[in-house]
Amino acid sequence: MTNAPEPQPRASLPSQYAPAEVESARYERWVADGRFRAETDSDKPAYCIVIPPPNVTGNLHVGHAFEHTLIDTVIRRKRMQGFEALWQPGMDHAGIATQNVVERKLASEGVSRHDLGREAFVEKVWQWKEESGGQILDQMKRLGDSVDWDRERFTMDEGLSRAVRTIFKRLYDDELIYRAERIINWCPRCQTAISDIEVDHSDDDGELVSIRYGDGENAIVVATTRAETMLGDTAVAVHPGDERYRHLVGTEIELPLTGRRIPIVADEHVDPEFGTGAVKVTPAHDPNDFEIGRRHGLPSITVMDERAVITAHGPFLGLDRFEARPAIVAALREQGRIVAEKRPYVHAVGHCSRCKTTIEPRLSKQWFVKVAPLAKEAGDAVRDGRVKVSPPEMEKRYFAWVDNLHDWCISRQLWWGHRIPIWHGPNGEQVCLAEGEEPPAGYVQDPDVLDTWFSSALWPFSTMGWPDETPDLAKFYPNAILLTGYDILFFWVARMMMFGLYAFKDAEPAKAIPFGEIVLHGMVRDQFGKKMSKSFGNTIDPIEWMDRYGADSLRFTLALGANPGVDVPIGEDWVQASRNFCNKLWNATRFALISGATTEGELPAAEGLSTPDRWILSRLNHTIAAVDEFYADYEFAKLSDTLRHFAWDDVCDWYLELIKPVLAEGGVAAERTRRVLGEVLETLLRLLHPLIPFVTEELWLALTRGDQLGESVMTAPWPAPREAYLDDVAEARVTAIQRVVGEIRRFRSDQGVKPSQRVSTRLTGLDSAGIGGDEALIRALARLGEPGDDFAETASLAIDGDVTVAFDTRGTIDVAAERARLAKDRTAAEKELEQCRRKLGNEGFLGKAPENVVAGIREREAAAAAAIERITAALAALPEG
RNA sequence: GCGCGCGUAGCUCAGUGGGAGAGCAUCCGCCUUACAAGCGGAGGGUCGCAGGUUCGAAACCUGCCGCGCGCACCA
Repeated sequence: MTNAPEPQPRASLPSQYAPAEVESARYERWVADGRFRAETDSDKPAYCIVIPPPNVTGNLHVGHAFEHTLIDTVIRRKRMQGFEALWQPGMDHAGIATQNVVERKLASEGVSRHDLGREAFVEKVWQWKEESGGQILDQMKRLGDSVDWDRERFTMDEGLSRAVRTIFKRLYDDELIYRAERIINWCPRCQTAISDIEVDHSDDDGELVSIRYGDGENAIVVATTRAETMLGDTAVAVHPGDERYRHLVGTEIELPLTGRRIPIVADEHVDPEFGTGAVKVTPAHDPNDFEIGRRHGLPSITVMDERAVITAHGPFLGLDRFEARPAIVAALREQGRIVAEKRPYVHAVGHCSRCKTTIEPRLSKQWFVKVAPLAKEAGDAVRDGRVKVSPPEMEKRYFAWVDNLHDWCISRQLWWGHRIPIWHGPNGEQVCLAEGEEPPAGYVQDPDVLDTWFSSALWPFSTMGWPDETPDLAKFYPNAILLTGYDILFFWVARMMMFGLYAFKDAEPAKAIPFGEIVLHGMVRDQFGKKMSKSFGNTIDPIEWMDRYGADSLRFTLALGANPGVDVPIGEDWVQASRNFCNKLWNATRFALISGATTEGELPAAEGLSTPDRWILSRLNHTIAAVDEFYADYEFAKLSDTLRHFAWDDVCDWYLELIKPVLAEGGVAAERTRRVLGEVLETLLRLLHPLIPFVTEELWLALTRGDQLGESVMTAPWPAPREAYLDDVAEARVTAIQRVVGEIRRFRSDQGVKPSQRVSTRLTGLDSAGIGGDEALIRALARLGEPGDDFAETASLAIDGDVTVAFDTRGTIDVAAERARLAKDRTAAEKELEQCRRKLGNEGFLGKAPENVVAGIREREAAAAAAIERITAALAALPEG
């Protein structure tokens, strides 16, 4: 296939896991073996997720790492479950960002894009993309993303571009795309229009200046934060019900500095409570003013160019908007027209989300999508359950957006992107051409390109060959889920919904949605729950952490924090803990291998197995069932924690310790246990594989000898719970053993007995506690010695009324420590008793609480009373001082 | 301004009507031959505040305080 290096099979494992030694070779092997490939003609049911396309200029940040971990986990499990699982990779062309990158590069060579011309510039961008773009793709490999690389797509590919042109034409013909002169968000630095959601608002320090317009009785005072726009004022507006100004409505006043005369109009939009209740109206530079202007037939006077430099004739001509502002205020002050000034005046200011430049509302001719009918469909698809939102609380946000959409400005004054398929005729005609059609002579194509999200919105099906009816679409569409951040809900999820529903509106219902479920995750935050930001200096580099701790550690940490729809904090301590967990697994497997664990042959029936074997198999099967349930709700944190708990606490801390004596004993019992041990570990590795693919593959191959057979845990079946191995009796028994061992360990620790010291003891009452046959196990785990002929009891420990442990501590009993321990236990028991008695003395409780609850409290009361009696006796039996 | 969410151990978070939990951090003791990236043990919380519903509230309701987020407006 390829010449990917062959990872070396391991005869034995070193005592520490070294991720760096296995990860990259393992990934290349997976790719070489075609493990990630999805076959269109497969008989298996399809399960497809398209990658939320990353930006071609981007690098893998921890947010990607988080999202990809979750998607990869889902995809790997589905693959193991027997689905033809496709994770579709690719990138979007990021119009503004990419053009910026290439323009900056050119600028450093002293060249502008205009020097090159459109065609040559676009050629340069493609060249840049080939040489430097898409670094994120290699970084995804570090993470272990099991995407089908043979299907990589880019929004500017010919096929995807055809999808863009096709849907544009359809929308245009359906009159859902139109061109209009409107106030749009203009970035004077990027020199393009941007959509509402590409504007970030922040509360900034500004100024509020009150200016007197007109003179004498007709004077009226307006307040503004943008004095420079007054050059373009074409009216002053007041509220129609405002008595103060009623007599002025319909009159004209002189606009200072310009000599122009402007009318005073009455408009409902004006808030009479704010400021003086009078507003200057600049229709060409403010969206609200534009609306007022429309209602009153006012002219729009543009006073700035596309770089936000003043174009109005006069002394301010050529000044930047921020230079013009103080200059104009100064000029007005000179005329005595400034009646009040407030600085700083904090108000919301929009910034370009790409370059942070202050947005300039600008009157210009742009292309828009008429979203109302599309958004209605997008809302309805969720409302009527065709598309599910997970977690469901997020629906509200979705509806709030989709039900209140403004039309979407889709034209961008850029060169990099999909050029709008409209040709303009010499007399203002416009025609939208279908594929293969030639424009009439003399027509020129619209110079603008489309918003990048216009093409991203098609991603769920353009990647599969739409508008052709391809086998891929037949097999994999609609996508099973779209998994992405809640912050992206509006950026492309809603748009994918709108376009997906529109493009497939005539398809059969099962095909008419882009995905069955929208799964939303939170944002990655730092270890204190703070938002990560470069200025705050709390960002982390996922690559660096993978270098240090391995990809699995990063993945597991992120998965452990992934509560649905909730932000996930991450810190280095936690990645370290995950690294430790991987190492724990490593060593558990190492122990298994040393102990001769096997995965070959039938698993013995439960009846023939020891208590620990039956217990761990029961726990394993409960764990499988729990994990499956958590997956159904995308509860990654809970399923990860469940698996960690099972692996570390049940398997490593208890099971392995419980079977050591059995293995040492040898014989048939040991043989059965070796088989169970192999089964438990092998299943655990399969369960963990979607979360931590690298270490599990390494260990699974070592454990199953699968490396010699060309196998992979990736294609091993996902575990199914086996009810025959659920065993309440064994679980109760081990719980009792754990209780006894725990109490003995506490006694030892309180007494300062060294872990290495075998304390001579005599155990009684194990039979009545139901663990009569388990004395040897208890002795091993609690490190107890057999009582000799000279056994002399120096201390006694009563556990839960049944079991008594008599210790011969050879006179070294620490009476004070023991008294303190017993006193503490008695206090706890007394508190418990008091609580129980209070409830049982309450007639309301006895009368209304369910029987089983009352019975439970009675049991607890009895247990507490017995404990107090026992402890009191033990205290009395202690020697003095 | 409208809406949503959150407030539980030092930190980060689970826990949605019946004995306050986890991981990390802290303290004590251990190299007990899978693992010191480990093992055993321990300490630590009036569950934001105040009312209410209930036999019973961390959980349900109301109000308040604090924090975060989204949307709109901000002349």
